[in-house]
Amino acid sequence: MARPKLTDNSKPELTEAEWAIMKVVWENEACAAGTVQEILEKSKDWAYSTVKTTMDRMAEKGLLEITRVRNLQLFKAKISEADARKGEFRKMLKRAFDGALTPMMQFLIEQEGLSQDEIEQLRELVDKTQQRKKHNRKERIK
Amino acid sequence: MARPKLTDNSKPELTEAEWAIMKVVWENEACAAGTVQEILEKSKDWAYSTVKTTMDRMAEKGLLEITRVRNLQLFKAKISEADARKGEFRKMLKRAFDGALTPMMQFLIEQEGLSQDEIEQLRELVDKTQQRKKHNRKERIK
DNA sequence: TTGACTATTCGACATTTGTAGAGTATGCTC
DNA sequence: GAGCATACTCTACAAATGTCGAATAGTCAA
Repeated sequence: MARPKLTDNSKPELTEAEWAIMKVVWENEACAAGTVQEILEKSKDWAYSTVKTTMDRMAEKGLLEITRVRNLQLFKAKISEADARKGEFRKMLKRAFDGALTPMMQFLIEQEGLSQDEIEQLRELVDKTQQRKKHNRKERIK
Repeated sequence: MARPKLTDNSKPELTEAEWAIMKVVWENEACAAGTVQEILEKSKDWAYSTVKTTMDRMAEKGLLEITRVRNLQLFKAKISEADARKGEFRKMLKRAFDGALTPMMQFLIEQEGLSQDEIEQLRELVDKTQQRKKHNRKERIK
């Protein structure tokens, strides 16, 4: 029942605590557990051993990688933030919208109550993307 | 450390198994555990007691409500699908995008590789919404 | 009333996640 | 070399989640 070690192409799933730690590691690539603990101290009231244990487990799962420098362990991320985001997003999409994007969008716009501003932003984003795609297509054809 | 019983206004968070069960309950409002188990049999290989135990726990959490009819228990959803979706969406947004919608959209469009079609759909959706919003505003002003 | 069925109740066990203290090793400073 | 501060290791424990089987109890037909 052990979770696959991310050797497959599936996107990772992080727990709440793992997200918090990952964010720090991404920002401070190759950092020690103590550093992470200190940085998180402001928001999380975690003991050093709590952070360390969690990070060790993350290394076991293949989320982090440990490098030794003398008597110090440095942690690096084994997965990118983009992949983690993708994983989180897909999990949500699968669970709550049967994996279908359009219904999710519909829901988002209708139920989540986007503000006029947010909708405007969204529209611009879509515009730009569409422009870019069309352009790319022409390039390819040319 | 017990999770709040949803008496507060927070959106619920469902686990994987809970989502599966919830979906069946929403579709067959007021149904017995056995029914749920049978329906899920195609996709999940769960014993009756597995389903029942999970549903009982869900009732304790306030996700389901039990009604007795003779020696039969009927379960009804205490939370709407919309709320569950909202909860799941927000959790994802908070974890992976610090709660900010626009970055998420950006990510979605750029990284998740929406197809031309999907973008077109999205644009239409945005258009309609914007139209509606403007219209509503006029109505209100009028 | 006795089966045959169904549904319910209970207790149980493994795994994952959150959380941390106690002990141990290592290296620096005086 | 003794003392201190760090960092690491190990072990532990509670709660949540996934999973069930065994024992019970209620219902209805023969």
